[in-house]
Amino acid sequence: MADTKTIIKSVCIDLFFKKGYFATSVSDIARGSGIQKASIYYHYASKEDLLFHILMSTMNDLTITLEQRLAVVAGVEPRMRAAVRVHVAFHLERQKENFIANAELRGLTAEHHQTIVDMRDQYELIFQDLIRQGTGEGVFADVDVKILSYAILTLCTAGATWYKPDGRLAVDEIADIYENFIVSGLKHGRFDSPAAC
Amino acid sequence: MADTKTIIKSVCIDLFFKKGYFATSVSDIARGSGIQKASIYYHYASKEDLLFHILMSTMNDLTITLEQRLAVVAGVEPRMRAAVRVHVAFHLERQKENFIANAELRGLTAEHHQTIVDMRDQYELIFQDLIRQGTGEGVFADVDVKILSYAILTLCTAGATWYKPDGRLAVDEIADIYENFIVSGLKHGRFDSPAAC
DNA sequence: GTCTATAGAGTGATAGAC
DNA sequence: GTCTATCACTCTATAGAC
Repeated sequence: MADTKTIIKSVCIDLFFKKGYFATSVSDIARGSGIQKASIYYHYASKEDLLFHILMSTMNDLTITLEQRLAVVAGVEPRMRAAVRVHVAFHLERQKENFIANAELRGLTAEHHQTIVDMRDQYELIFQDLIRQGTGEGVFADVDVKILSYAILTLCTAGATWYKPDGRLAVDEIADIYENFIVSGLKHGRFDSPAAC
Repeated sequence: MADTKTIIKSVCIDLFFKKGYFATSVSDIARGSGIQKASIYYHYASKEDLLFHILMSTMNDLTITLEQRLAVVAGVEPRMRAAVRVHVAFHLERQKENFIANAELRGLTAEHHQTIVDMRDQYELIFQDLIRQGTGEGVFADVDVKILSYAILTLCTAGATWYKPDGRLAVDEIADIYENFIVSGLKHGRFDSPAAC
């Protein structure tokens, strides 16, 4: 776990989070890793390759975590609540990687960019299916599926921007707030909704 | 309006939006403006100075637009609805500048960074006061003011990331969706809320 | 697997002519 | 106000020794 390749990647996550991908030089990464910059290229083909590795493993882990959770929850509202909690918790617990995954897509080559966008689209589809199912069953109001799925995801993702690990609220408390805010919006988020008060 | 200084700034907005601040070179800006890069420095002190000008005018216009709107709306719920609409509309109509304002803060010097963050804090305070007033009057549930204000603002701001001017929905329709989603979340966004169904 | 050395190109910014 | 020319530096990436 403490092999050079892993150290380089973890130093990268810190630096890309703090300074941004383009503002981070390979020299910075080498200095942080305690090696010479030429040695980086033994482990990774390029700086972009490093970024791609970080984004791939983050997206992979995110999708797997959500799928594993949803495999053991039944009913559309509990499933949506569980999905929101997983999304929030993952983004807060792996704040740096998730921040990078949302801010630094432009650093990727065209093919790598497409790969990550495809993975994100697949992930969003899980939420869109849940919304569609919920409106179909009358549990949620008849909301716009695309806009609401973006809304839910960006809302939870935004936590990775301002969250401070030793701040006022714990991850679980933040998840509570988001979960209730979102489900309320889904249930009552229309003037003409039959579910509205 | 078509003077060189204005052209340079507008080319910058396009390039910073498309490629990002660090990935945009002064040569790129000069090429886009149809002048030599040395000429840029007659109008602006540095590349960072250009970024700062863009962010300052965006934040200024945003705050003024909101204040002017709220000056003619009474009642906490109508004021919150109006505030959300102004925020959404401004971010969609001036998508590029707002995207930059949220993505490129790290490109600023320490002092300039502080200036923009202070302006944003002042702006957020307007929303936080509205939430506090609403919970005080019993119009909104007893929600967490800080988290909810971040939630409302990032939600609406996110539109600047995915919005396409000639997409499926018009600005007003998107504002409708957000307005109702947010007000529902504010009213019912707690299990133990007296306002909940 | 890590090093030193360096290639080759591009960077932000300035000097001074016109 | 815009130009050409250039400074001084940094960048990503590679070659080749050990």
